[in-house]
Amino acid sequence: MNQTLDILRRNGLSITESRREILYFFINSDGALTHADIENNTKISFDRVTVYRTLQTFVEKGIIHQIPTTDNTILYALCKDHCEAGHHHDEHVHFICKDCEKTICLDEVIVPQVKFPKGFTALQAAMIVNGICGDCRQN
Amino acid sequence: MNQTLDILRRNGLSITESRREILYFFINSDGALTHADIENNTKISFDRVTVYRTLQTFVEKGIIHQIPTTDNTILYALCKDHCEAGHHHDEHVHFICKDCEKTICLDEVIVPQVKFPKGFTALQAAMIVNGICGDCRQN
DNA sequence: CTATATTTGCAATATCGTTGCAATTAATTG
DNA sequence: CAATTAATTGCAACGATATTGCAAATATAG
Repeated sequence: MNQTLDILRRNGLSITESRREILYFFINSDGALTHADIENNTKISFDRVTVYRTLQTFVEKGIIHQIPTTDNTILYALCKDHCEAGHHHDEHVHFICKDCEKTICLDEVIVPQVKFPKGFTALQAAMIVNGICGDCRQN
Repeated sequence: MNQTLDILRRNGLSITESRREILYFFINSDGALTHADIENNTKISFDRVTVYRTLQTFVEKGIIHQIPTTDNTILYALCKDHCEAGHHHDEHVHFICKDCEKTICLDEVIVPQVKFPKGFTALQAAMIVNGICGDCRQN
C-alpha cells in the first residue's frame, strides 16, 4: 500500500481515493487491464469518467502505458522504473495469450531494431506477439 | 477492375456492389483505411452495417488484415498474395507517420524473430513503428 | 426464368469515450 | 487547525462506434 502512495507522490499527484485504488489494482494484477476491468473489479466503484481521467493522468505521468491491439480495446499496463513523464521507454514485447487472453509485458524481451527504407525515420517501435503463454502450455 | 472481381471469385465470395466497391477502394488507396474512411469516401454510399460486415468477411477470407494501434481505431490494409483464409502472413512492419497520419505497410520490412522466455510459444508477431515517412520528411 | 441462398438496409440497442458544470475533496497558507 | 485555494469527482448529456434481428432486395444455381 505504501508503494502506491510512493508512486503518486513521486509523480506529483494528489492522493485521492480513485488514484490509490486504481493504481493498487494495477500493482496487484499480473496482466494488462482494460477500462472495463478496472470499472468492474475495483473494490470501490468509480464513475466511468473518473476511470478514464485517472488512466489518462497515469499515462501522461508515465506510470502506465498503452498496448496496441487489433481489436478495438485499449490495454493498459504498469511501466517499469525508467519511464518518465511524457517519455515512455516501454520498448518491450507484449505477449497476448490465445488461451487465457491475458496480455503480458515481457520486460526482458526488447523490441529489436530494423532497417527502414530510405526516407523513413523511426521514433517509437512496438511489437505484439500472439501465442500460448507458459501457464497455459502446461494444461 | 478485373482485379477486384478476381480476388472475390478466388475467395468464393459472391459479387455484390459493396464488395466490389470497397475492395476497389482498398486497391486504389496507398495507406491503411478505417471504417470511417470507407463509409465516407466510397463513391457509392453503403450502410454502416454493410461496411462492417464486408470488412469482417474480407478479414476472414484473408483479403485484408487488421493493424494494431494504440488509439482505439481499427485499421485495415490489403494482404499480399500469400495470405490464405484464416491464416494471415502479413508479417511485415507497419509504419504510422506522425505528420500525415497515414499508415503504410512496409512489405519489404519483415518483423524480426525474437527469443522468448521458457514456456512461451509465439504464433503471430506484429510490429508497429511511429515516425516520419519519406513524403513528409521532404517538407 | 425460377427457386434458393445470400446479402443488404433499416431500426433498435449496447458500448465506448468526451465535455461542461456544480459539488466535493485535497492541499496550502496563515 | 481552520480557512482559503486549487484540484478532482460525479452527474448529465452527447456523439461516435459497434452489434443484432428481421424483412426486403439481390446474387447464384439449376
